[in-house]
Amino acid sequence: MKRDVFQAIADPTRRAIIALIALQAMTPNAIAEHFDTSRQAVSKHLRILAECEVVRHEQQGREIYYSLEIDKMKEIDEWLEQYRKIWESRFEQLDTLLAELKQQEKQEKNI
Amino acid sequence: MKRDVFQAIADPTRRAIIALIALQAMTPNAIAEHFDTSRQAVSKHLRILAECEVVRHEQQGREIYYSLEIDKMKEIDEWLEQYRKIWESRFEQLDTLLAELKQQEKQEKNI
DNA sequence: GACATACGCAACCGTTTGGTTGCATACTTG
DNA sequence: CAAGTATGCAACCAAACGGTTGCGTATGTC
Repeated sequence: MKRDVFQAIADPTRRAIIALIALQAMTPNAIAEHFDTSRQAVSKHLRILAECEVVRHEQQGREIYYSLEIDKMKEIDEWLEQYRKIWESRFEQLDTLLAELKQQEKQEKNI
Repeated sequence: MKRDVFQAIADPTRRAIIALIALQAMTPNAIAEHFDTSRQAVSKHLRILAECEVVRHEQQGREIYYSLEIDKMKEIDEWLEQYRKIWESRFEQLDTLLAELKQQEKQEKNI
């Protein structure tokens, strides 16, 4: 069962988990306290996130600390790049359009 | 059944559809020709994409042209922003570290 | 008007998902 | 070593997903 980042971020609970551990590593129990679901449900989400390599874990005694693999987020950014190009070019087009309208207005004043 | 952009891009076929219609509007039939699945399956994906407002459609005679709602892609970009901040700050930290190492090396040469 | 084409919708089906409960395992502490 | 704590794993379940087939409907063409 090969999963990817896009499947990892598809679930709102998983996005919340990602946001939680983005700044500091946390244990499953600590994470589960932030949600209404059971610890096992959170554990399952963590397993999926680990499979997608969105999350890294490190054992410390009997606790396991989960932290975000920020590079995986970059993967989404790279995918978005192609669309960023589109909306930026459209913005430029809008910009040119506005400039043209301004120019037109100016000429109309000179009549 | 309320869906969001993240669910829209979770499926690889849907990402492919998005990529296809990003630059020019296309009909369901034309889109389906690019895939191994049936026209109806593509139609279902288009319906989901429309529900998420990732896609816009316009009737022209008996054909319906689907095009990308690029602003929805921006939504992903905005969500990513918080993580971009993290990896950029980490990059800066790495930058400082490298500068320090260089400085150290320089001093060692002066011994 | 008859026929072909483009499309959406509904019903159905096997698989995946997200959740639960129960249990096994490993570390910690008395 | 016994008790308690942190966690993963397996079994189960209802709902959603992604696909198919069949059919209805609207537009275009002869």
